[in-house]
Amino acid sequence: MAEPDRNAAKEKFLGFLETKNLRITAQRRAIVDTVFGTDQHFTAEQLLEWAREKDSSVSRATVYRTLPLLTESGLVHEMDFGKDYKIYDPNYADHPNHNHIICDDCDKIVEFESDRLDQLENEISTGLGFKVKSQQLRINASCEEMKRLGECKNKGH
Amino acid sequence: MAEPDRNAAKEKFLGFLETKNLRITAQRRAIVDTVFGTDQHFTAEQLLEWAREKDSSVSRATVYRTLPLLTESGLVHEMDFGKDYKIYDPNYADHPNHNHIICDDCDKIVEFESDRLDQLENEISTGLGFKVKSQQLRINASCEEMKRLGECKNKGH
DNA sequence: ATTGACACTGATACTGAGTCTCAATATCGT
DNA sequence: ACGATATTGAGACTCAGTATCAGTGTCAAT
Repeated sequence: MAEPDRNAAKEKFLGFLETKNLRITAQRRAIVDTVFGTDQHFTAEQLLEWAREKDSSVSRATVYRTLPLLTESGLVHEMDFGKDYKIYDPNYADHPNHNHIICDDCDKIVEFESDRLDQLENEISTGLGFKVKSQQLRINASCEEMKRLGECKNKGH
Repeated sequence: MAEPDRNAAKEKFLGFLETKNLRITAQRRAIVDTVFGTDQHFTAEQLLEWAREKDSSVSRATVYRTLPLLTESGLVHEMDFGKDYKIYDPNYADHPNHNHIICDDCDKIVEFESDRLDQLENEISTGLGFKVKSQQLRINASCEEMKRLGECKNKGH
């Protein structure tokens, strides 16, 4: 089910490169195949490792050079959770306005969408004289506390 | 008007140190006086510079060691806007649930509070099985676009 | 006031994510 | 095939933040 979307995203990105007069190289192919071959969030370093399994010649520099292109294309989303590395979401085009809850106890990241939230954010921003370009709501939470209360709805951690 | 709150915050922090059996040193005084002597957001490096004006012996290490104490006390708020440095807000106790809009054009940071937003966030988190510990909504926006439309309500930039 | 346990200090070495440089190489329209 | 130029890997570099360590300051008990 994820496969067709992934391939579509890959094709879109190759088209994006073309419109910018950028070239499709073996290393970029390895990186792009990796990115759109997973549903998982990943770090730059993880991407390097995975891409090297497909093409061992891929360098750290090329990964860091390709990542901004991926985010610029709108197909991958860059996120910053206050750690000292960034996290990338290859599934962005499918759910462009999602937010995250990070559990401080187990590091699990749960995504959610809320039209009411999006609407409220737009309302507030416009009221303050800004035009929203992107928004990122990060909720740091505890599932331990809910587990203690026997109310945790998150299985598997 | 800001002065009394600042002094109260300073006293609270000194009390916090005491309860943790931590000592009140000349360097910490300089740092604390600096932090609660401004309303501005600041970076660790700025704090070092300012504190050194009060006590030139303050070292970078001590600033970085004191900052976690300040945030742990709940009087200062650490924020990460996706830049490669963190930003601290010394005025946290006065408005603990505020959010930020960052203008991508002029780097201006505008704070805002919204009970409706807080309530919605709690609702969603609880529904997903988490207990909210902190939340941070970052909206990246453009005031240029609003200025172009003649609708920008932010004076001074 | 002296003692002593230990919290605290500055200097500095270090870490680790991300960036920059540069000479060599690959791509792709012609 | 050619050639303009985008791209490459290696490794030096940057910079915020952390760790180490020997020396110093604080404060409660004496």
